Amino acid sequence: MLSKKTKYGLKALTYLASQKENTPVQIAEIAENENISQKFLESILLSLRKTGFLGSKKGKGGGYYLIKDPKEILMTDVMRILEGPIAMVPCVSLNFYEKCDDCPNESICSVNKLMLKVRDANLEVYRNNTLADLIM
Amino acid sequence: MLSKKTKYGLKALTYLASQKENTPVQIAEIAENENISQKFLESILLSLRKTGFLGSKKGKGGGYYLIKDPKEILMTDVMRILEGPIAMVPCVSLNFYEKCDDCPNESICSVNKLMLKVRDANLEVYRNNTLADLIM
DNA sequence: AACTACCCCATCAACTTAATAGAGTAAACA
DNA sequence: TGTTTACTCTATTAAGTTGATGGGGTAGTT
Repeated sequence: MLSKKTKYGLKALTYLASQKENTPVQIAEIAENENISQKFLESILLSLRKTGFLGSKKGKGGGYYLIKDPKEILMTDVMRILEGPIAMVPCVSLNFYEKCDDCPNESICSVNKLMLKVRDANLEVYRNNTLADLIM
Repeated sequence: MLSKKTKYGLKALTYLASQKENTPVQIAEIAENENISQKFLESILLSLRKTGFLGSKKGKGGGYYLIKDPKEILMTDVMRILEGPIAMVPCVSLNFYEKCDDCPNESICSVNKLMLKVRDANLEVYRNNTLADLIM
């Protein structure tokens, strides 16, 4: 299941990318338009700023704005920041690899075998979609 | 993240499919060989029996066994039983559709748009893999 | 200097997961 | 017919995560 964090994050990014001018947009405006808890959205936008997707401006007329061109923002990167690993098990994760504690041998593990294919299918989608592709 | 329930269920199914003869295998044997909590595995196998994947035999020499040919057991069906919806959001789910409470219009929702593609990619994998494909 | 909006901390209820225990029931075999 | 074996069911529990909220502080703009 997709977390609300990711859902809200994607909606906020899309909202920002849909602006005609790339001027700062207030949290309150995004939250209201997208039906998001303002406080929760604050923390999400903050993490997107810290990871280099957004810039922020304080004071009157402040808010958040996109730093990069939406075409340059890959879903792989966004998903990893918001949702975490793309793989469904750590033993097939590219960026968050970990050995399964209960599995003695990955090379003969049926779960590993299936989840590798699932990971690749998901990566294919996320790599081929940018923020620009989400705008209606 | 893949739940342990699904992970254990897949391992148990694979274990059964790997047997030379399709005679009943005791829960304890599967649990020991696959490093699974026996009690937890019990409930998983029970649900797989109730949904028509496994048969069971009581008494001495009893246990669980596959009802169908591994080639006929699609991952789509197994995943839906064990893990639940394949879609990451209910509004793109084929078998568990639900409208998102916070989203006024699916047709202009960026999350919906992206998750449709993800769902299709995952379905493609699950539809093209059977239990037979997981055996090493 | 005042206002605005970002920023951070702590708290909290609700839910889910994974594991475990204990008792009950049905089938097989001597 | 009775005992063994193993499946079946209910209930409980600890731990972790999620999503939401409140309060207060800080920094930049006008």
